[in-house]
Amino acid sequence: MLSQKGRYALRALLVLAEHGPHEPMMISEIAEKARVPRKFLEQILLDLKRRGIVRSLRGRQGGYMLGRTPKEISFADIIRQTDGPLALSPCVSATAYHRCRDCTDEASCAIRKVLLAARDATASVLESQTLASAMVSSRRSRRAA
Amino acid sequence: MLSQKGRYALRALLVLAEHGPHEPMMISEIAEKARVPRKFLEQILLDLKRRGIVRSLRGRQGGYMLGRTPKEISFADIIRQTDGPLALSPCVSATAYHRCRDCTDEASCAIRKVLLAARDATASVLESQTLASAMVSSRRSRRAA
DNA sequence: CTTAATCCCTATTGACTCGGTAGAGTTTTG
DNA sequence: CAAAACTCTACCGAGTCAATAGGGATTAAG
Repeated sequence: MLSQKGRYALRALLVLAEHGPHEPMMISEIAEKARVPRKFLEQILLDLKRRGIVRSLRGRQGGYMLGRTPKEISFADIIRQTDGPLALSPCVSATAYHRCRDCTDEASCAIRKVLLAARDATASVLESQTLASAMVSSRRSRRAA
Repeated sequence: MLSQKGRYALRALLVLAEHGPHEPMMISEIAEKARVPRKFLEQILLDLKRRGIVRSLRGRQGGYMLGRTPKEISFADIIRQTDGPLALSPCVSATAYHRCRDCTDEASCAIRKVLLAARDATASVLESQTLASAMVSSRRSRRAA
């Protein structure tokens, strides 16, 4: 399961993407539109900024904007930052690989083979879906309603 | 990421499966072979028993055995029991569905669509892989070594 | 029928994480 | 300089994780 922080991040970034990638938007406005507690959102955005997913402008007239185009920000990027690796075990993680503490033979581990297949399946979905593709899909739904 | 408990459960069940599905095996023997702390394993097995994944015999000469054939115990069954739903959000869980607390319109939620695709991808791997298929794969590796 | 071996169950523990709040500091603009 | 905005660190209560502990219940054997 995603953490609450992860869900908040996804919502906030979608709000930023809809707003237009290059105008800064104030934390309080993002918080309101994405329905995220204001001070908690501050921390989340700060985190996303360290990874280049968003950029900020300080001082009066400041705010946040996306750090890349919506097409270049995948769900995997976001979730990895807020909730850690997609993999079910460190030994099959692409971004945070390390041997399991008590593993005796990684190459022959039957469990690892399955978890690797699971990771690949999950990652192929989450890496292909981006803020841009999600925007299209939500616009389509709104038009249908 | 899987919890330590989840990894222990997978290892213990694989040990049970290799041992032969119908002879009972003592907790301490399973603990040793699967390299799991004995008392912690007790709790794990008790849990798995409540879900019918294993069965037990009490008293002297007692022990644990699989509750179904290895072919009928999938990785998804095990992981769901030890670590909860496979889904990244309750609103896309097959086994523990409930609406997100702060969701306004589930049908049009762009995030949900992506998480649903991710869940389906993960589940299709973990539901198709079983103790039986893992045993075959680990035997193959041992032969190759 | 007693005893030893085994599983069954609940409580406790220390470390850590989660979700959130608080408040002072820094930077920019009017 | 003052107001408005982001930045950073600390803190908090509740819960989870990974065990450990220690009886209780059940069964087989002698």
